[in-house]
Amino acid sequence: MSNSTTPIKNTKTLGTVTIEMVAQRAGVSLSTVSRILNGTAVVSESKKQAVDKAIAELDFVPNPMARSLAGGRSQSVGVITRAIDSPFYGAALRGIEETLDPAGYSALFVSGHFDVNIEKRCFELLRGRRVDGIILLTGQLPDANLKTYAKALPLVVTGRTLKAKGLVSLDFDNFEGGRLATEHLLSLGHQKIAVVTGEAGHKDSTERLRGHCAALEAAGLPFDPRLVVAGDYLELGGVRAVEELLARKIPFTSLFALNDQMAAGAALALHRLGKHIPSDMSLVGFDDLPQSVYAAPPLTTVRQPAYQLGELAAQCMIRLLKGETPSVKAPRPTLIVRESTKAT
Amino acid sequence: MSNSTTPIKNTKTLGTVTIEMVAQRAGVSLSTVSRILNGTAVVSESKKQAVDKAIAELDFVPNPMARSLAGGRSQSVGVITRAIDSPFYGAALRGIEETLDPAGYSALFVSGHFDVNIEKRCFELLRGRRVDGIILLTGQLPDANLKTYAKALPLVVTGRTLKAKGLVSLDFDNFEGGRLATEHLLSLGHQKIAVVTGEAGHKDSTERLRGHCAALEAAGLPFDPRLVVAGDYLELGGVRAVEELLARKIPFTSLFALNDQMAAGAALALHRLGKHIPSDMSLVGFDDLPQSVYAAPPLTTVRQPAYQLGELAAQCMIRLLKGETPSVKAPRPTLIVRESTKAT
DNA sequence: CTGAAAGCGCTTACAG
DNA sequence: CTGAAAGCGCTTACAG
Repeated sequence: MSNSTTPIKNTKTLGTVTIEMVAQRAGVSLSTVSRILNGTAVVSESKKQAVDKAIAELDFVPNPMARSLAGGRSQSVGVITRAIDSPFYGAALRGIEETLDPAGYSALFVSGHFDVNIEKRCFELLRGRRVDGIILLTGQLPDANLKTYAKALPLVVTGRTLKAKGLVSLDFDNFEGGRLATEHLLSLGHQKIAVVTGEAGHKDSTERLRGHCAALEAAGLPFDPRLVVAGDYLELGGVRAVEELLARKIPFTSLFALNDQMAAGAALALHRLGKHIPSDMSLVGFDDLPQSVYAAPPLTTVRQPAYQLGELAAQCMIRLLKGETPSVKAPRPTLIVRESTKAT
Repeated sequence: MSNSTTPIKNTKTLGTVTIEMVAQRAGVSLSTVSRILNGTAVVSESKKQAVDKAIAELDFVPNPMARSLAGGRSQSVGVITRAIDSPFYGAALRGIEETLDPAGYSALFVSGHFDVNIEKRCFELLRGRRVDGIILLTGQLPDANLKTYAKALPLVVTGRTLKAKGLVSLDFDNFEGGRLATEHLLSLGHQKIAVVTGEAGHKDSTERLRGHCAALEAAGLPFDPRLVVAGDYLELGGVRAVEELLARKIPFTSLFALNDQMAAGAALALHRLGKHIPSDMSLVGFDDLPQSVYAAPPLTTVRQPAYQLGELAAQCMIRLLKGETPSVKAPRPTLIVRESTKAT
């Protein structure tokens, strides 16, 4: 044998091109290749070109695991959402993915199920995965926990206002959204406006309701608590709400569902009862889900720009990761008038 | 100074508990801890207990990066989907997440946008991230490419039938689904059935249409091509199809939309024209999207169990990763009769 | 501007 | 059953 002392490379490594091979081919040191890869130091143009050429020829792709282990960063950010298939947050996830990707970060999506304990487990899981930062989309975790987590790694949270180092919060003005919806109904001459709320204790819902009341008050109209029924943010809640409201026998000409899913349920219940929207009843939702444009009739609603929210959250994260202190203003609610509302 | 030669640990490492610290505390070697962690060898019970205790006391969590680098596995699997917020695949993603997680794998979701080039880029990205396997949900990539990829790492693909080593395919019987829908309409006495298809060249769509024709033929009824219009699998296609069909002035009493999104669009168009579903027109969809139960009226459709599909795909992947050769039968289509169809 | 070397935190033959 | 040691593929002080 010509060379019995040649060390036998681990078989796993076969076919894998490493930074060392690039260095050898380019005739420079391993460190130089690394520096060029990371733009971490000024390197002479000639070497840079040689390295770039070698990288291209070998079709070299850095191993992120090695990179993470050595550099202490994983180039990934954890995203805790209610559920990976949430109808509302879907667009937000896409917004996050599409802004993280060009920045060289991967998103790790996990479902928190809007449950404090599961969310805690998600944080542990993600920290175990060594993500560089975490985005929490409207979770249930108390502020105190969040502040603690923010000490360990960059955090951006939506759906609340919270100040702390290493943490940026992106709130949404649900109050204003609620106000907008009711103002619209009032402008159409509706005086008796029923409301289906979200889950009890859900801040978004109580804020939207406050906005509703504020609009009423501004118009000099009384708020009648018998016209509000507790929902669940799901379609079924909308169905039940209509039944309940009708059973109460208190007249109303319009219904404000505090989210689109409940509006869809309400539309179905009304449809079954032979009530025509908007001739017999005006209906307003909240969120502007993708499918709401194609509801029959298309739903008038308050738009919460989910995609943009995700985009913003990701941008904040990227800046936090750079050591900057981003200050952003969250997107504003806007009223989208379609065909489910009509003047009395 | 008492000990000027103590090596200074990398600052990154502060606060991180390593396998070495566990070993020291438990009074065993590093290798033993690793073996216990991985169940990779039989270890005496006493040592195992000591190690477990140390792990608990130190709150040790293995570093997945180091693990991957040393072990050659990343404990993650890439999932290429049309879009992270696809209404149909949402449930499939959840199914994948929920079965991968207990098996110790993380899912890396990326959007392929049903585009050959983007899907290729996704494969590169995921391989760059060193995923252990890839699940492709109904992509556009040709079979040949898939077979090539399967040589490099385990692959499970849905929406086609393909045999190759290291690859398992999970097809769905779209033909049967199409047959079921039309058979239902026929059983209600409908003879004139219009059809809105999906994007041209989309295999799912052509299969569903074939099923439709087969049902017609079995009933001894002619297939009238003037009753089919080309759609796009989006709501807008459903809207346009209704307009187009009506413009053709060929009578029909029912409409089979080859997916639920188009059915929603068709329902809207019919609603605007004052046509009542199902009194004036019966409507059948395909997929059974979550929101279809709450359409007004609730949509009769062919159910494609997305969650279960994701679950199965993930199970196959886990078995492939174990070196097994899973053989599975894909879930069957089922007809879900709701309120959008009615006897003539 | 550039190398040699240590180190990131694990896994896994190898040799008892 | 168990250790010592090499190695996974990088990054980053350290020293020119």
